[in-house]
Amino acid sequence: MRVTIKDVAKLAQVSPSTVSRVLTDNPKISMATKERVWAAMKTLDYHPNVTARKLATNATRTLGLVLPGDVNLLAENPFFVQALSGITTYAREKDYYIILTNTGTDKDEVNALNHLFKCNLIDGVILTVVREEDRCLNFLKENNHPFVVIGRPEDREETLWVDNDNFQAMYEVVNHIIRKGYTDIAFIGGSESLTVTKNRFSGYKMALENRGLTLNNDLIKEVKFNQEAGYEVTKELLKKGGFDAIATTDDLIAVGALKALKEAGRKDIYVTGFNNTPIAHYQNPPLTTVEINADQLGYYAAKLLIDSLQKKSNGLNNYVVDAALIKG
Amino acid sequence: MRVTIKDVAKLAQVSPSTVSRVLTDNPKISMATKERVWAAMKTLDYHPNVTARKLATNATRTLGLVLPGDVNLLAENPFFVQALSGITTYAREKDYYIILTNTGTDKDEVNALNHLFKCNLIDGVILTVVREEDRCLNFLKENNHPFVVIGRPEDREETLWVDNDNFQAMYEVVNHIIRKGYTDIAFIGGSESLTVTKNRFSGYKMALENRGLTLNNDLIKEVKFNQEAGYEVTKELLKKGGFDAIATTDDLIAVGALKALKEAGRKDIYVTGFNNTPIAHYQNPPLTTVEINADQLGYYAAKLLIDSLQKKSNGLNNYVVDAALIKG
DNA sequence: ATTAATTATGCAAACGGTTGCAGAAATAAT
DNA sequence: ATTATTTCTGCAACCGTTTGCATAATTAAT
Repeated sequence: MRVTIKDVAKLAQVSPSTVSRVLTDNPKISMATKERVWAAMKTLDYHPNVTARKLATNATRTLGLVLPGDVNLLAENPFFVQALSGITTYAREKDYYIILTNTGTDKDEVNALNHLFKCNLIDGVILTVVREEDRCLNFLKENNHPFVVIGRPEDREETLWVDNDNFQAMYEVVNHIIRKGYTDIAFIGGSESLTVTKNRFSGYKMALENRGLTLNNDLIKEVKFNQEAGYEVTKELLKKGGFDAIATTDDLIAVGALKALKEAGRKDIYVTGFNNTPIAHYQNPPLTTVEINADQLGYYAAKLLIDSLQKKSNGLNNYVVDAALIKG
Repeated sequence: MRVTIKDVAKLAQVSPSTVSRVLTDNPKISMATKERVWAAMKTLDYHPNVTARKLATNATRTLGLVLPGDVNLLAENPFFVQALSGITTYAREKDYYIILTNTGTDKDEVNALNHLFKCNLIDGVILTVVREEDRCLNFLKENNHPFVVIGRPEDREETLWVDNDNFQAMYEVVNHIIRKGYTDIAFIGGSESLTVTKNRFSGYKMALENRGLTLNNDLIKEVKFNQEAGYEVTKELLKKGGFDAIATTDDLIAVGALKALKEAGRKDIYVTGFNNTPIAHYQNPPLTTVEINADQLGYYAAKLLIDSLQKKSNGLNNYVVDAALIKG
């Protein structure tokens, strides 16, 4: 039924071992037999059984990807799917496979990973969201499982990571706001425990300091990564007032903020987003935001991990992908 | 290093075969030994090697999913990621795995599938986009590879499929438009070769007929599934005029149309979308659209395929998932 | 108590590859 | 022509499961 290595061997009049060595392009095989074997493979339309190979080599050539269980988050924020696209692109270049799971709750995530590794389903994993004291991260470290994170981990020396320069990007955003003439700039960030939020906050802070503006703690808020949260917190901010612009760490939050401002008739307050989501363009006027090139983040994350698994690492343990300010 | 079935066997003082049978809950094993083996598995934290099992059983318990190569399409239309979410949810329930590829060009798609099947990487595949005379579909049929399609295939008897009742949904949309008092309703559909477009068009046609309105071929347009296309074609339509509403087959197209109308100062023309994407809500006023419950489509697609692979099919070869009119 | 029927377990081959080691074939050195 | 090298190929064990068949253990029947 299925064409196996033995069939090829028979046709090419060599042993299965030789065919195997031809497959892996072993230099010890003479050109003559290589060509004979290649011809046989071609006429039989032979495709090596990846499962058998996995078992023999104890390498799955597969990476795991754990998506957040929350569909809405996935649907609204193109980051994940863009990253996914970059990941699969590099994986395909290197003949690696991507296996996908989602999780109900956060707690499941460690279980899911444990299962994938223990059952020999994956060689490594790509984490798309990192928080401080991340359970997944700790689990992976403790068990010596290869992984790469998209986002900046605490321990930047030992782990593989890719990220934007979030500090720099937010620094530029806030500078842009200041150049536009605004001076009292509020900050609405996603969950504080996310490294990403911390870095963007630092950029915000630095920009203010460099321009001699003082930080006002009343104008600094932390919320969830969605529209409602942005809407609610902006309504709160409006009660106290004292700001003429808002820098947010996500377009969704920004859109929520805009809604609140519109309802309050405060078209004078300037708002910026982050992540260059499609919604940003549909605002009127379009939102100023930041393109983070999520597909490149995914691509380089896959590269870092796969190269390291193949011991073909070039020594770098991280890539910083350029972000671009998109003036709305 | 790795805990294998032999280690468990040794500890439980049985043979590896017995352990294997305990794993699959074979009724021939006595309760006493089952418990002994379970205990051993627990103390050793044993996880069966899925790769080895795949090789022995010649079943991968893995489904393939081929995503369109176009990142923007993926990012802007939440359909894919929602379907993906539904798919992984059911897969996880049944201990199935999902492996993902993307394609550069359409032509690659058959190659990608061929590779996945021939290399024994997957047992079946889920198609998310179906066109008439679909090459993938033909390839799968010819090679007798198990698959399910999201969308309505030509051959509805022999293949597994899930879909919304696109006819019915569009019928309701157009009825809704008519009830609002509009009478000259244009139709902008995505690519005609997509079955989805054909069905929605039929619903449009039927609604007009039932209300005694005549179909005007000048008002029927076919474009690509994106914003620009909607924008351009609407500008064209406006030149001729003769309509007071537009029914589109996708929110992206609708948003493009709205933009063109706005530029032309024609706020009087009513527009509807499809797919209930996030952008729909951010329109002002919100777009009337259709929620197609893509995650359920994914869930039932996975169910249909997995159940059939496991010979646990309930006889049905399709599910029709309810769509809901979202009045903007 | 012996045999028959039933139930529970083990043996060993198979799944389709990879790879260390040994040895054959080809080439180079004497 | 013989031996020493080098280059190429095959043998056989192994990766960690599953499963048909045989047999040991248990229970039922005589």
